[in-house]
Formats: sequence, C-alpha cells, structure tokens
Amino acid sequence: MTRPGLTSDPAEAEGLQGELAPRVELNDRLDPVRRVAGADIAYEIGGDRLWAAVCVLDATTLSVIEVARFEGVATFPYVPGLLSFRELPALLACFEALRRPADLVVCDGNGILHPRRLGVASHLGLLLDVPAIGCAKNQLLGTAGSLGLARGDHAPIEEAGEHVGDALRTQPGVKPLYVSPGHRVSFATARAWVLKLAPTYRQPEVIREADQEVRRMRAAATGA
DNA sequence: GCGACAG
DNA sequence: ATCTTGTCGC
Repeated sequence: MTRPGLTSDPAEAEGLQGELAPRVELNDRLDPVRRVAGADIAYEIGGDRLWAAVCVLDATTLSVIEVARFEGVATFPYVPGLLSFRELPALLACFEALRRPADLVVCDGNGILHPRRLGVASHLGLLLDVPAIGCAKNQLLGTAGSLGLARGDHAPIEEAGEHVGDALRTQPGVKPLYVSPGHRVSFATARAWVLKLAPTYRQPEVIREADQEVRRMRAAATGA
C-alpha cells in the first residue's frame, strides 16, 4: 500500500532515512534547466484534508507553464525530522500528473539540512531521480555564520562539523532563507538558483506560485 | 533532565 | 501548517 522509499509507519521512518541518505548526490548533475518546479501543501484547519500543488515555471521568464494539483488526506503526523513522510505522497501524485518532468525542483523545506541528512527535498529528489533544492523559511538545526544585509549575501550553516546548508539573503535587509542541496545539486548551485528565482520577493517565485495555488484550492473546497 | 523543533 | 489586512514605523 506504500510506495518504495516511503512508509506510513512513523516507527520505520528513521531507519528508512538512514538507508536512503547515503544515496543523496551533492554534486551537480543536471540537464540544461528550462522547467523549474515549486511544490507546496496547504492543510485544513480543524481536520486532516490537504491540498498540494506543483507549479512549473519557465526558468528564463519565470512565467507559469504548467500546474499539477492533488487533494487528499494527511496520513502521517507532523514530526520534526519526518516531514517528507507526511508530504511526499501528495507531492509525488502531483509530479506524476505533469505532462513533462521538471528539470529542477525547489521544495518548501530542507534538503540535507536535516538530522539524518534527508529532508523533504532530498527524499523527493531521490525518489524521482530529479535535481532538487531545499528552501526553508526557518532554521531547523545547526549554527549559521553571520551574513551581510545585501541581497545575495550568504553564510554556511554547520552541524556536527559538517556543512549542511546556507543562510541566504534574497532581499536586502530581509530575514534570510535556509538553502540546502536536495539531490544532484551542489551548495553553490542551490544558492544560485534560489537567488535567481527570487528577484523581487523573499521567497523564490516557484514556491510563491505553489503557495498561492494551494491556498486557492483550499478556499474553493472549504469556503471563506 | 530541559528545551528546541522544516511544514 | 494555521488564525489575519492594512497599517504604523525605520
């Protein structure tokens, strides 16, 4: 009943992450990027329904090319460190509905900036064998060096003596984003793409589009 | 033991 | 994640 690389049993999740994490690739292995996808999910307030969307943008114009949607129910609880088990079933359904695959995926969450180096972006990238980047709004763990206030300034985030991601300022004087490689992407490439995808706002356009889409879906299904 | 903890 | 839009302030 469960896809390979996933489990609906929280007790098995950590062990699975331990098996998958060694397969994550931190070197650049991507084709020319034309289609960049952003994925996000919105949850029902007093229930377990959820709405997921993947928005594919033209990497050059940042205009929306395709959108895939999925409406379902949350079957896994939110546990820090196990987010991918809660969100991947819905996100994978969206990616399978795309007419053409994305060349690069940006997830709302972390890549290897994770206790077992397998955040949602790494887990997704591995299961779909697609280049992926983790882009979180809050720092899950580690210690970040100080960074300047200019757009593009960044500082490494380390944990247990390892470089696991970077704090990246996408807009002057605004709180940084926490970027980390998901799969098949290096630290520098991950930062470069997030910066390129966020020319105007703090968050990359692909994530903003996906976020707006899932909110519209929830509003339409709920009301208000 | 205590606190922290992506979305 | 979610309650919530415009508004006050640097």
